[in-house]
Amino acid sequence: MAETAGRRADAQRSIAVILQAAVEALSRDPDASVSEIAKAAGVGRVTVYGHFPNRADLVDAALAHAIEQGRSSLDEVDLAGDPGEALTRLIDSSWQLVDRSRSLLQAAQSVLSPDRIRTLHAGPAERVQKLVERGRAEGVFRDDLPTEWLVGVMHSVMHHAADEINAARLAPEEAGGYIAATVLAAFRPPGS
Amino acid sequence: MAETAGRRADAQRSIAVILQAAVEALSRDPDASVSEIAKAAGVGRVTVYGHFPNRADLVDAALAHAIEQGRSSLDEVDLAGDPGEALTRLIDSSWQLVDRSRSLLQAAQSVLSPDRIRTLHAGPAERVQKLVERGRAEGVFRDDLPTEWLVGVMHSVMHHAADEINAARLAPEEAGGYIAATVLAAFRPPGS
DNA sequence: CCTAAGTCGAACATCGATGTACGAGTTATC
DNA sequence: GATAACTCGTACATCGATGTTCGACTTAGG
Repeated sequence: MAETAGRRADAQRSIAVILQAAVEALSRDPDASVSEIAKAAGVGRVTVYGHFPNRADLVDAALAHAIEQGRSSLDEVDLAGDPGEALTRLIDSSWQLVDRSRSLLQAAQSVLSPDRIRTLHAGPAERVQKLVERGRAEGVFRDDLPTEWLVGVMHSVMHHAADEINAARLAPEEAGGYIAATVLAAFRPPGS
Repeated sequence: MAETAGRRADAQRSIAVILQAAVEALSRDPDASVSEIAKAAGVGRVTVYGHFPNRADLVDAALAHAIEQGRSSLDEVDLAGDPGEALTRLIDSSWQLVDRSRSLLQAAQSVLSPDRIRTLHAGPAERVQKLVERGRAEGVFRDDLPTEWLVGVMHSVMHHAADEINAARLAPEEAGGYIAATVLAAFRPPGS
């Protein structure tokens, strides 16, 4: 659904504006209704259903859209050089994305299957995974825990930071530093 | 509400069984309805409303009950000796509690205010906080990040482990070791 | 300029959950 | 054993959200 293939120009525009509105609305409130999203998009509720068969598919498309948008920002990160420094750079730019769309993710979790969400995240996750494996091969990162676990921990720490900011217990400027300091320490080999 | 004070004996029994059923039902499904909880408790739905004014109050009481139950289990942990080893012991016994009631927590998050949840968790959190501060004073734990942040990270890693187990990507037996290894590394002072 | 595609709002059917009301039956407790 | 507390089921009112249908209007695109 929502294939922009043969659709007319104004239909494509509608789909784009709906998608964008869905991302923004769900990023504010994970329980945003279709009505609210339609209103935010400046579009009738029926129009939304004209492009997306149901709410779940809309949330799916919104998450995919947000991830796709984030990808370009992640592509600019220099992953060469010392794995530790590269990871720091990667964290700096990806953590903000996580923060922004954390509510959107929650929306997805309550409507989409875990497998589906995992599939949607495959792209970004693989990027981190590769870097971790390289750092591991160079002896900079620890070797006694699975890479999937380490990647997950990084994710989890970022989510925690987002929660803390959201609760006004952490200043947004400091988050990046905290996360990097924590994750790098967690990734370091046991004996050092 | 649900004060067991002057209530009759059978009423107290009802409240107890409802509370227990609520904890179990919400631990399976965070969106469990009042009907489901009542059925699980072997009690009429109206009876539930006779003791708890609304669903939110019931969830609140259920979370409080679960935390109180966990407290006794946490009380047995020996927090003396090397902070690192004490933390390992504390993680081992508390992480399972987090796992079991992770769905319940999600239920609470969608119905209770963040402040309220924080208040309910004050007891267990303080326990960890104290230990971290001691380890910090002894130079075993890092000093360059706020204790609240460190405690939060530990929480966050445990939640992540629970998610992984729940998704069948992590064996329950290994979780404890993974968590301890990760958290201890994250807590170690930067230069070592 | 003609037609098909798209949009609109309003209305409708459905659904599940919440919370309340009632009346009759049970059971604790004094 | 009498009374007040408790429980039960059923029924009801309400609510909000979902998804569909309809008919009229607008607009893109050959």
